[in-house]
Amino acid sequence: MNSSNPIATHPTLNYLSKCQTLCSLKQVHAQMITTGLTLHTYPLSKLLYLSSTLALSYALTIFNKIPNPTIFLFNTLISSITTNQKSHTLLAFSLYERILCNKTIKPNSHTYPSLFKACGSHPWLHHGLALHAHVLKFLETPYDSFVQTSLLNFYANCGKLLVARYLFDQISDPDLATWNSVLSAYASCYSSSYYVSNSNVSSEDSGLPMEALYLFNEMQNSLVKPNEVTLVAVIGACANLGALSQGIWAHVFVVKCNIKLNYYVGTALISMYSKCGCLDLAYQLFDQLPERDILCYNAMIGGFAIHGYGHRALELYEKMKIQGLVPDDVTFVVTMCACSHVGLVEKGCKIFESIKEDYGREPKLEHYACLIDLLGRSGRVQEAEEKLREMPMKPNAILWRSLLGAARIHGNLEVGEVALKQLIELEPETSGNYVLLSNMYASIDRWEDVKRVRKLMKDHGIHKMPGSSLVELNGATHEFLSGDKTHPCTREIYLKLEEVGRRLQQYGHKPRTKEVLFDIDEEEKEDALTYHSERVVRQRH
DNA sequence: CTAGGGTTAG
Repeated sequence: MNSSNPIATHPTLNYLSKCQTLCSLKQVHAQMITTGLTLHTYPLSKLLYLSSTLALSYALTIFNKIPNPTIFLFNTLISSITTNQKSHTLLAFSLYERILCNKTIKPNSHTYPSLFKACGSHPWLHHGLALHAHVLKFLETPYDSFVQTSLLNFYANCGKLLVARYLFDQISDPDLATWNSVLSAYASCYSSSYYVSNSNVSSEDSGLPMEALYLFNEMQNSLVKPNEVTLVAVIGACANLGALSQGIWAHVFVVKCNIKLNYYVGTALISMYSKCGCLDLAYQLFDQLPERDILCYNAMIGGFAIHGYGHRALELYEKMKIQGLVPDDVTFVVTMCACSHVGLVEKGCKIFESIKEDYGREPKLEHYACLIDLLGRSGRVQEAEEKLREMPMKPNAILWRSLLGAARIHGNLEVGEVALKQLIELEPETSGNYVLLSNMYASIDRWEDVKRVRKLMKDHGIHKMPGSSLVELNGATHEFLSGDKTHPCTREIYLKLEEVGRRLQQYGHKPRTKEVLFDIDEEEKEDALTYHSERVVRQRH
């Protein structure tokens, strides 16, 4: 803003930016009316933005009294709602509708990014398609990078990764945010069921996160410098590949390029190390983080949980509460998961109850999923089924599958058959469901039933994809790593790791084990490039 | 003068 502009530099605006409560905001608002500031778009937009964060209804009252709101003001209010008031998506769309009905104004490139963001999840996904049509209708090409990126993200969120990729390939000079978007889209697609059902995409298990690594390589050949967000995606891709060596490489990259080890990066690294089988490295990192938020704790508790250290997970859960951090939805998930894996059924049930009793929150679907897993795994299959039927929301396939799994382990055919029936209704094309039941029959020598299930599967036209090993991973590993000039042969990686340790010490972090941060045994050092990624990924099959 | 990207489990 030009400093000579008397409106933009009006002293009242200083007061406005300092308002923390609705009460003080109202005082400043009154002053703005008497000084005539409310007749101008810029101060009005400031007022609208702030008031919508403090009291949305007040913001709407102000907005509705504006005689002819400009597109600028509409955009301000819409974006404020989509970023600060995520539960009011409908309101954002009704404002957009008012833009469309208004003959004197037209949506512009500032209107769409926040609306696409609001379409990021159910039940708004299909609205994005209409918005895309509107972009074609109202905006001139070429679209600016904000519009392009938000569009790309929308398609990625819908699972239409190929569309997102197509859009990305149309962009000649992607900026940092655009790179980050496409990288995170590929990085987090690790579940094969997620994209096989959307067809066209490679059914190879490791395909998508691997693509993120290729793209990262490509990004490094461009002039755009990776930042924290980029590395979160890259580390996440490594985690989902179970590719420890690339993960370590990314960690080295963080240190070498002075990427800030913020909560996000820290959490991604903790989770990567624990998913790649290196719980000790995960814990070292966790321990050395100068500060930890709830997500760091979640990742670490989750790490203990999947490695079967239920008690350590619970210890950390208690420690976290003592630190004054409030558990979130994921905390409950991972902590209950920890209980489930070591058979601490009562403790797990207690945590489930505490969601409502201690924190006054309604348990969500995923919490019921944990509860059912907890009961089912421990053999209380009947009880698990009851809970599943009692829960206030409609159970999804994951829940029925969990019950089916429990029924299989504990030989409860009756429940198993019920669960399968539900599953086939929900997911008629997923081979795994049939296989689970068929294995259950096989385990008790009911071969006729095995045959019957296999036939049922055949009748539905379902084929079981054979499991594939990750032969390609090693070639790709090499390519990925050699894309960087500091060619990281195994030996070099570990030299660098020691450097990481020293650097961290310089920053005042004290590694727990001696002077070397990463203490990995000789055999693993020898063959780290292939050994870990193969072993870890194989374990996941 | 307004706008876009990241973390957790299943």
